[in-house]
Amino acid sequence: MSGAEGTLSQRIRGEIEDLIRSGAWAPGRKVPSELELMGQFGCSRMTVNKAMSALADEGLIVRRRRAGSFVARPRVHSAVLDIPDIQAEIVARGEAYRFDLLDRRRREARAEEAALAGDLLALRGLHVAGDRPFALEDRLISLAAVPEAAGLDFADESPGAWLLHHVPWTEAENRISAVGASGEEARLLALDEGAALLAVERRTWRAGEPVTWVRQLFPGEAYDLVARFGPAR
Amino acid sequence: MSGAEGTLSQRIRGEIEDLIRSGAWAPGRKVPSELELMGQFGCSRMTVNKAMSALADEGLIVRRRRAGSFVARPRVHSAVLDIPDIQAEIVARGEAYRFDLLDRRRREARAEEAALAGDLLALRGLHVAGDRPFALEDRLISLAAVPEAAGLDFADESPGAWLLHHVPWTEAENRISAVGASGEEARLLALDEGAALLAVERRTWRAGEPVTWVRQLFPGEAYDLVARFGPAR
DNA sequence: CGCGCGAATATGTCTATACATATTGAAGCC
DNA sequence: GGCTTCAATATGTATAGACATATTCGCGCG
Repeated sequence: MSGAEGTLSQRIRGEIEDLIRSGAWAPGRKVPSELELMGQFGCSRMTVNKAMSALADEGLIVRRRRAGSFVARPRVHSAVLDIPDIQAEIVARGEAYRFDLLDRRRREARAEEAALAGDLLALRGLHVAGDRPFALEDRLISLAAVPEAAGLDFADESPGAWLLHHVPWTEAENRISAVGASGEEARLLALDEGAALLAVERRTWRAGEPVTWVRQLFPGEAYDLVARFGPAR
Repeated sequence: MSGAEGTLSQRIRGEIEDLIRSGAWAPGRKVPSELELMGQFGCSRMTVNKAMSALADEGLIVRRRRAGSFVARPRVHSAVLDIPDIQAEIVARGEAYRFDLLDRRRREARAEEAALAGDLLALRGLHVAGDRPFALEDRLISLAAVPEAAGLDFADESPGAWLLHHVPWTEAENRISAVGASGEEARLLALDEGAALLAVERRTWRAGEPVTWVRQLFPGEAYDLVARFGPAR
């Protein structure tokens, strides 16, 4: 457990957090009032309040005026998801990484591509680990947002890595689903047609302006996304 | 934009947050000092400090003594993932929800089930939206951690909902992948064999003790998980 | 018995002040 | 010039007091 942090308000917060996370204080249980804690820790109410506000922000307790504070019932509705940086992941496993650019063209955005508008760079490429295909990537880059991209051929660096290093984004949305491989997709990934693929679709914006859309297809059995919720802070 | 909340410190926080999220203040840019903001908003330093601390906790700014506060560079590697509460999701869409228990047995944990040990309750059931199968669920519950579960038949309430309301958990891990449907799975979900399924595998613990393991299979084309990083709060 | 009203309680927020601490920048010295 | 030293700055934390506000409890009245 972690109840012994630096500052006093952190210590108060940590001790209560431990009691809750360990299950010693069950959901619904009343948490001592600020005045009680103030006496218990020998400090001012503001210090206790800071700890309690933080716990409330975190969603660990629920506070109601006059009634008091109570241990919250956990909600399963969200967790932190690690989004893969494909190149870093492959290199970390000690395999050779390569990005093969399969197709590169400039075109106008189509009506159904609600996410992007205007001049686009459309790319298709394959992330290769060792000499095994690892992911198939289709990407659109808005040339209005990233004019520099027009002059690049992405031979060495994958478009994802280049964008990450050159274009700061402010918002991103990831959509995860499962799809069956089309004939073409199966061929490129060296799988059978109809094989289950994990599809990660991501759109990013900068200051509200769309920057890029990408869809990555991973062989389903070979790849896991892991999301955690827990004591890690 | 959202800069006009209730309290003053929330307003300060909101205004700065908007400036950052809109991109008007680029990553790396200096944020005004607490003294400047204090003048600008006509309030005490503590009030400004509360807003700034919250922004720092959120990861939107980085603070360094003497140097000042700066807009943080966004990290790509994680996002908040919404984990589906299946029942709530179906009801929210206005469809009738039903959980059909298909199988229920007690047995010992097998060696390969590293996550759980001892006496288990093994359940299989189908989440049904309207009269369409929505997800197939296999679940193991540790009777050491949740002895009350032994006496339940989960006819009305799904095991997931029951556990959520009765057993507080402290840690959870979600693993997401894509698999092809087996014959049995395809039959239960009314799909063709080999159809792509989105598999969500979740394990939860309470105070380090394993509570439950569950694997939910969703028809891939019909279901999306969405993860966001950005202005949604 | 039920209803309304006021008092007590716990949280919510803000102020003004104080002292601690890390870091920077400039002055002074060899 | 390069080094140390010292003061200025900005954040980090804590205090005591004040007023606001929501909610609950109990009392008295019809």
